[in-house]
Amino acid sequence: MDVRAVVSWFDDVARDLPWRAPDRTGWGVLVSEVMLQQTPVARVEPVWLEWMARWPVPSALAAAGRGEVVRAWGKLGYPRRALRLHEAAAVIAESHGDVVPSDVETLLALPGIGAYTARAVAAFAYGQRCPVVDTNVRRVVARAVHGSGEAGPPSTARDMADVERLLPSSGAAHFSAALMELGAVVCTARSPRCADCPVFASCAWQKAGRPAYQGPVKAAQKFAGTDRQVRGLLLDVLRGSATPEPKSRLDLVWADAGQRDRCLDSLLVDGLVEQTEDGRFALPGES
DNA sequence: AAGTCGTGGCT
DNA sequence: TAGCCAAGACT
Repeated sequence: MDVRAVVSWFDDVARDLPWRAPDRTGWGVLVSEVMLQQTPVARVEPVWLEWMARWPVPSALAAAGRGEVVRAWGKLGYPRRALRLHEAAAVIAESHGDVVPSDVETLLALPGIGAYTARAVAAFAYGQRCPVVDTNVRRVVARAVHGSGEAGPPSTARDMADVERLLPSSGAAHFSAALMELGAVVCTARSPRCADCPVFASCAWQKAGRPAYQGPVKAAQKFAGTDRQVRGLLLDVLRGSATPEPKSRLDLVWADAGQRDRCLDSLLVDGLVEQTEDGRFALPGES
């Protein structure tokens, strides 16, 4: 892997995303990374800007109610992330002096922060040298280094070891950002733009003649008809309502009563929804 | 360790 | 059009 080629390409064409600004904070980076989990940049950007204006430090978010936070999360998807971020903010405010931790171990202990996000924050907010491995990086390494069309099933330990070997002794965080950008805009899952690739000449996949992926096929995950869809429909009603809604209103979103009730119950268990004393339903803390 | 958890744009 | 995919975490 030609580190310098990737970095100079990045310096040339990097998108100027707000969480990459020179005056970025650990908090801003952390919020962006959580929002970006499984969610496209274009959808995250406006919400991130709102959050930073409204809750510029962890203690500010921690002081907000769960319902406000879930509503402000909007339609980013996977709303349990919002609750975990809220919890993480409380821990940071109470136990870390309102400063986002800079070491991976401490970050990993926060709710909603896993192997990727912990290292992304350590690297991008604090310049630490650690392997930052997301789906983009896994794909770039699979192609450019291993000569495979796609990354195989994820293995955190092996994937991180792969990337660790590529990290330069200085500028590792910057290189990691460049590697991710490369996967996001050039070395994409479908129709990679190889003509624009800074490592085209040394790419193992190119040299091998771009063989088709041979590994195990990951089962496509369904959405239509799943609990995930029904939970989304239920929550969307409550996000759009300023006052608690009777169950009869929620019953309109899905025909299957059994599935509907199961999903409503799971939302209550998750803490994304609460029931008022008179039996209506609302986002938490809005009775 | 395979399943679960939202949402919407793109091809 | 119907699937594929997007900076994963948690159980």
